[in-house]
Amino acid sequence: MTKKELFTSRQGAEQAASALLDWYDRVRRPFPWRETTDPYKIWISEVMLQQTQTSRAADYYLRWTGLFPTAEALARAPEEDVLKAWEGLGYYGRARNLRAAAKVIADTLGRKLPESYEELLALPGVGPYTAGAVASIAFGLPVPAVDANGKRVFSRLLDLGCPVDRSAGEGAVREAFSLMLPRDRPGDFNQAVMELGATLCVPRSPKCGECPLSGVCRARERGTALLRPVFSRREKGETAEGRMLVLLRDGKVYLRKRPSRGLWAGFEEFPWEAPPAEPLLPHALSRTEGADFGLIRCSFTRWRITLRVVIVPVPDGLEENAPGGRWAGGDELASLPLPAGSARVRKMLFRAGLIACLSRTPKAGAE
DNA sequence: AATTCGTGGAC
DNA sequence: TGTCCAAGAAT
Repeated sequence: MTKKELFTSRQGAEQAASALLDWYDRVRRPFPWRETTDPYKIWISEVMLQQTQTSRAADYYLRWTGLFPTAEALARAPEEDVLKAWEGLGYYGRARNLRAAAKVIADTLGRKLPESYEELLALPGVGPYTAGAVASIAFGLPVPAVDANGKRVFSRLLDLGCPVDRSAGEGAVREAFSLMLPRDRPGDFNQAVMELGATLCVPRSPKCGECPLSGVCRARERGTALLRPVFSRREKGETAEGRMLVLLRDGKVYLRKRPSRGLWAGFEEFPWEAPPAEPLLPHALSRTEGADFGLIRCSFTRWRITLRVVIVPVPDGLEENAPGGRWAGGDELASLPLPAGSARVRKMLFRAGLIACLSRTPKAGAE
C-alpha cells in the first residue's frame, strides 16, 4: 500500500484503522472510565476531560461517581455540593451545565441519556466532541470525536499546512477522520486516536519509531511532524502583581462574593486585587496593613498573577466599610467551593493554625 | 470569527 | 523559569 492510498482508497483507510486498533488493544491505559459501560458515567468522564489532562481527571471521576452515581442524583444535588466536587478542576461552567443537563434528563427524558448524536448535542455543555464521544463509546454509533489529539494526529497524517483551528482545516481533519472510522468499533477508534496523540504523536517530541501509522504518515515521510499542526493564533500571556487579603476577626475570615457572570461566577473568595483586574476592595481596606504571609502564583486563562498574601487583624468598624462580603468560620470555610488561589490560601491558614475547624484537625491539615 | 472560561503537568 | 498546552463549549 502506498501512502497516497491511505486517503483515497477505502481499503487503505481500513488497513490503517485496523493497525491503530491493534496497537490500542495492546497499550490502552486502564482509566476508571474505561471500566464502565454506563452512558451517564461516560458522559461525566468526557466533560471532565474537556481541556483537562487524563491524569488529573481520574480522582475527580471516582469521587464524583460516588457522590452522584446517577443523573437523577446529580439533578437533585444542591449546586454548592456539585461545585465543591468540581473544586480545583477549573471551567466551573462545566459542572453547572452537567447539573442543568441532568435535570433535563431526570425530568423530561425518562432519566436516561438520549442515544443520538443530535439529542446529545442539544444538552448544555455538550458540543461536537462530547456528543461524538458519548454516542460512539456508550452507544456504538459511527460518529467521530475529534479533539486536540485528533487534530494533531490527522494534521500530521495529511501533512496539513492550513490551520486546524479554522473551518477549512477542521473540515479536512474531520473528512479524513470519518473516512478511517471503522463502523464496527467507532468508540475504540476514537479513543485510539486520542491515545495515540497523548502518548506517541505528542506535540514536542513525537515517537514516530513506535507509531503504528508511521508508514502512512505524510509528515513522517516529509520530516514535517514538528511543524504540525499549524495554528492561526496563539493567545499571548499577560502578567501582573497584586495582593490578597486575609481579614481575621474572632476566628473568622472575610470572604467576598464574585459577580454572577464571568470569571469564577458566583464563587466566594478572599479579596484580591491586581492592576489589570477589578480593584474591588472597599476603600477602608486599601489602607489596612498586616503580616506578610508569602506569595502565591495564580494563573487563569491568559493571566499570570503573583499575589502577596497579607494577614490582616481587623480593626473595629471595618465591617461597615466592607460591604458585599461576609465572615465565615473554619468549618464553613472548609466546606465551601473556592477558586484555586483562595483554596491554596485556605490550606495555608489551616496548616498554620490561624483558623480552626472541627472536620480538619491539625494532623488532617497535612493532607 | 474571536474571546472567554481554570488549572497544573511537562519539559 | 518560562512556555506550552490539555479527551472543548458558549457566546
